[in-house]
Amino acid sequence: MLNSKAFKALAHPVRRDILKRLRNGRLSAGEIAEAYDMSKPSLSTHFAVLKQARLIQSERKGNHIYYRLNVTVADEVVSALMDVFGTQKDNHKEK
Amino acid sequence: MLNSKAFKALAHPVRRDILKRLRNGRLSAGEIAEAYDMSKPSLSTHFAVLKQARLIQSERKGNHIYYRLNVTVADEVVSALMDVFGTQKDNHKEK
DNA sequence: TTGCTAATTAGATAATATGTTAAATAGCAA
DNA sequence: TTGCTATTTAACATATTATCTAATTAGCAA
Repeated sequence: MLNSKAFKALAHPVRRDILKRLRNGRLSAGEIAEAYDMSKPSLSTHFAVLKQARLIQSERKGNHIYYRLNVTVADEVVSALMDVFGTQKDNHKEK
Repeated sequence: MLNSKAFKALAHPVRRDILKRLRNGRLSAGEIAEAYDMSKPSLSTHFAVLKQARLIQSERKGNHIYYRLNVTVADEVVSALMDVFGTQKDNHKEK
């Protein structure tokens, strides 16, 4: 299942936090790493997990690598979770 | 965080599947176990993980133990996930 | 090329998760 | 009590995940 990796990726609090930081646009690996008291290779591993799950996408610009949220997959995962719980899905995009 | 355990619990496909089975009402441990090609102790461990995450609740009735979805926590987790992704939240309960 | 910065990959290790079989617990009924 | 059923807990093996330091790759500029 496509979503199986995504759910695993979401299991780690640091990875969920990284995704939150990407809600408002792209950030470089370094910009993200600054926020954590953790080695860069460890963060890099988290990026790789998120990328494998297709929750984020990367783009190199010079010698920075920018990450951004993959909104399409994010929406799919929300839907999948709602399906797990049988949550009522709502068509409106309001408020 | 309360939801951290829930996200971890959701990382395993069997556990997500168990939750789906509970969407339409309670089931006994044995009824659930029938559906999987896995030992009962393994399933029991999965129940324990879901219970610790408060995603399910249990109730003994005779010598059966019934599990049911904790809808309140399920809703909280959906909201938490939407928060992670910055998903637009919708107030309507329609369709 | 050399040097600098940004980031990843490699390799080791510790911690956590998953699954098994065997044993224990709990309820019910003869 | 004894025996039967349902389920969990214990003990343990193995697989996966998380983290670190050290090494490597990639881009850019003098």
